[in-house]
Amino acid sequence: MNYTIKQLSDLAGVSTRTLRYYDQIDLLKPERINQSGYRVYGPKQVDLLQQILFYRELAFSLKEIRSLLKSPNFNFRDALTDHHQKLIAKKQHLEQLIRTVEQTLAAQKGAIQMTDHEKFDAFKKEKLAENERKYGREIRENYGEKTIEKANKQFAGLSRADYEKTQAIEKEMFENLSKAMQLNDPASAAAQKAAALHRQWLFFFWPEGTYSKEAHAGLAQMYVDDPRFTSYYDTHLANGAAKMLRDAVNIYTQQN
Amino acid sequence: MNYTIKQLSDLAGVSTRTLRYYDQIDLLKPERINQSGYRVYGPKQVDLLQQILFYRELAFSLKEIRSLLKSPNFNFRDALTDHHQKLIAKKQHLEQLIRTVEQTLAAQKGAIQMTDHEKFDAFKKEKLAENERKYGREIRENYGEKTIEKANKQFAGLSRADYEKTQAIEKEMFENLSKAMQLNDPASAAAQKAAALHRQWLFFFWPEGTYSKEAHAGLAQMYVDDPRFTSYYDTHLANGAAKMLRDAVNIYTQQN
DNA sequence: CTACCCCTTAACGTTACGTCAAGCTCAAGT
DNA sequence: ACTTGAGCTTGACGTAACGTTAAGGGGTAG
Repeated sequence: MNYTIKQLSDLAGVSTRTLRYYDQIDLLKPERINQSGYRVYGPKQVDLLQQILFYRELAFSLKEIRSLLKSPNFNFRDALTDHHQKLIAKKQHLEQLIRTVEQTLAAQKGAIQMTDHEKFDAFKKEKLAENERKYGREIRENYGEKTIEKANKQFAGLSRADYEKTQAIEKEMFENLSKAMQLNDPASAAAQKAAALHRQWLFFFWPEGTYSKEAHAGLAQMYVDDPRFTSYYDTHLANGAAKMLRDAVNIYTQQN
Repeated sequence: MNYTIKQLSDLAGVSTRTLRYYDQIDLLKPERINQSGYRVYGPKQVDLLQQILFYRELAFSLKEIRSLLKSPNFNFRDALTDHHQKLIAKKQHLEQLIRTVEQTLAAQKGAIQMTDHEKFDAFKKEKLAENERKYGREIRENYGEKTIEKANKQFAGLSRADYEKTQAIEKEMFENLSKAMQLNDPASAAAQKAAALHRQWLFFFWPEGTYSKEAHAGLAQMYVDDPRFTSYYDTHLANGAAKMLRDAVNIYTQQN
């Protein structure tokens, strides 16, 4: 039995474009081309297409399918196992994403309930005062009066949306830092992510143009040297959190 | 503070290509272009980029991000909720895929243990005989002696890999049929999937060129009319399975 | 003055097709 | 025989989000 492209496409439930594409990429060539230039498919091609669609269902890429079908010693099981790993990895990534979105959503909801504008303003001011109390002197010493004034102004000027972003960033940073501490590796992906998030976080609080790799690394060192900083990080996670962050930031600023 | 493209890219941890691309698609334009044609970014752009990257982390598409940031009444919560739904759907799809792969893998493993070539041959012959016993007469009546002979020959000629494929297809078909029965809807996606898989399955057993929508629908009717067919499907799933398959195939053949 | 780094635009490559567009072929009805 | 309409062909653009050359101008430090 021979089929035209349309007949085969109807049979298999794919578009003619798909069949032409498969021809083009050497995945499924027609048996022959007739005098009018029409593609003619035979039973072998029907079988092959069947197999192709089977693999496609399993979300193999066409390139992978081509390899599988063309290599004479196609190792179905290894390919499947490998494929399985990839799918699992994808799923885990998706789950992480979903968690992050849910957290952001939860933070958002909490904020919405806090409709009282005054409350929010007060909260910001409180944070600012706290910040001032805690780190004011250090920052002042390092960057001077003007810088700290500008920083305070910037924090006071944060919109509610921005404020929530800082919270989300800080939260994610803590999560990555936590993972890094389990791995006990400041060069791990999680640790580096934490360092990157920490930088992002700083951008919200440092006056424009203040950021530099040196300042970042310096601040991280301060986290270890000053017990007030240290305790902030260590009590939020576990002992050694400040050190881990410092080490991660050191690697981060050297590499980027 | 102003930044060149490289400075901003270092600051934010993205490539310069990315920034040029964002310029190109109107997502993030530089503050101005200087005399030499260089892009110059200011603090506003730094903030914007920060936001863009925040959304990007959550796997929003750039198009969505643009909408979010450009629309004055950007509803962050609705967007997040919507986005959350999509991610969940994706995850469920992935999970289904993973299950299918695992089943195929399991079937594959079972087959591998059956290394005895004779055994496999015997098994095929047994199936063939069973098939012959069960449905021989009906198929003979409908399609004639030659057809049934060719069908038997085709089944006997199945490679082990092909045989395993038929098993996998049949299994997946049963799963979809099961879901369709829970929904009690022969037009549902699951039911139509089952019908499509059933067609795929037939291609392995029917002689070349035998398939037609009419034959397919006819066979499905036979599944209901003949108690031996009916029991095969009903005992593998639940009472009414044969009817569900028939209805699904009817809709399927009419629509495709 | 010359390295050398940074900047620009242009354009191809990636994945798996969908969607025209222009033009040739085939089967059927008048 | 001729027309019509369906089916076939190749070619080429569009999609997402950049990575990667390539060719050529700008800026600065030795």
